Amino acid sequence: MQVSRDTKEVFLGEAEKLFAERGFYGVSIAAIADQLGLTKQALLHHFGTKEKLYGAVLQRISDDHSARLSAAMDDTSDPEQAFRDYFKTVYQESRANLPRGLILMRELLDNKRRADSAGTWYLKSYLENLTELAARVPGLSDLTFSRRFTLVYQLLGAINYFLFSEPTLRGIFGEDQIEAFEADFPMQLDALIEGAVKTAHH
Amino acid sequence: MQVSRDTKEVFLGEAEKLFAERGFYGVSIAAIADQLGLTKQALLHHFGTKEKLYGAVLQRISDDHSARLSAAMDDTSDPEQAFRDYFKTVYQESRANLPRGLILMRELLDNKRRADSAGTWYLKSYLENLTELAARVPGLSDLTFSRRFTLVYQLLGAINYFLFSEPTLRGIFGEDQIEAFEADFPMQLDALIEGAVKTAHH
DNA sequence: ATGCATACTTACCATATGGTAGGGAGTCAA
DNA sequence: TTGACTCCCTACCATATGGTAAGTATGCAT
Repeated sequence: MQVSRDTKEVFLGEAEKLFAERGFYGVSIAAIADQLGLTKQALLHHFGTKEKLYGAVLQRISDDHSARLSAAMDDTSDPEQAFRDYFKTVYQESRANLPRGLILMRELLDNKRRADSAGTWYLKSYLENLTELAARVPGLSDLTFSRRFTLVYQLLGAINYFLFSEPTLRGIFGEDQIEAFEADFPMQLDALIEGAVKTAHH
Repeated sequence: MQVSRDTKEVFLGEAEKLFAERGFYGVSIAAIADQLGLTKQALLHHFGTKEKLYGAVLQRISDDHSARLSAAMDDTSDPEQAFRDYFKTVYQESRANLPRGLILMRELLDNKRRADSAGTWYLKSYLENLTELAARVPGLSDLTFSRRFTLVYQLLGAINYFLFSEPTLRGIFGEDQIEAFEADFPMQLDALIEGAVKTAHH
């Protein structure tokens, strides 16, 4: 029981890493199992099918994100600050745990075929909550749901796109430039949000 | 000979679409060939291997972008307007030709294999030119190269991330909401840029 | 000790995959 | 007509894949 939970967790972690690197189709369950020195049947014992394993990986990530967001939403002191801080948190967390973001990104691209997968409705409430968080910000409260949503999504995109491009950008611009980019990114992001909040006023 | 070129082009087009939808591993060469009513051996006859076909697809996209890039930099009338218009153009162009953007996106994620591929050098000059375009904008001219770059990249991310998420968002929120999002996106994007330009002043 | 669930294993299988070998039909030049 | 070349096909193959079946070992509760 205890051992099982451990193994399952390790499986999830390894699967997360590999799915992030190569995508769903690029990884065989045998490859994942090999990583722990087990056979693919051990994996199937825990997860049933490859799809379910993938779903579990997705679910774990979704849960994590939702937890962090609801923490942000509990902060009712200063809505605008909470809003801005949240995106900073997203940046830092995603940066610290790139595979998870990569998987979500891939999921966004692949989702057509696996439309019923575990992550979708999670994603929905996540995005709705995030849009709700924006609604509390004085400058943004007047906007329609749709406008708020697009804004929120633009900010998510600004963050994620940069993070996932980082290895490529490193290859293009070199280590020194990348460090400068990384150093400037959070400030520039905050400026972007500040501008968005201010500009929306009218 | 002439017939061959045609077939090859059609192959490239179909491969582009499928690779965009399912990724490299998600598509079999047989599936691509089926789309034209040919066998996979016909495909292999033209391209040798699956990898080479994929490379050819990538190359074609790169060539196309490169060709269009030169024209984009020639508008010197009103820098800020040119800057803002350009992103609107990016949005519209990418929107009109989604598969290509999707493939490039996947390439960003699969940076391992692509490390030496055709697109990188083009991407570099493209991004440098774009950053240069930002430098002409009064409000942004004071920023360091690094700050301008991150800003530009944030805007690119805001656009692309949304575009590539569209199918997924459609699945989550339904057709009606999506239409509202699409209608609002350009305006919200312009607001975002406006805010960025204004805020950067100090 | 027995029964039973958990955590794996080996053995096996049907299918899909990328790729090779070689042939046939058509075109074109000599 | 012949020979070479292009385009595409059928036949075939080695390998990898997800998944099933059936077993073994271990711990745990009764």
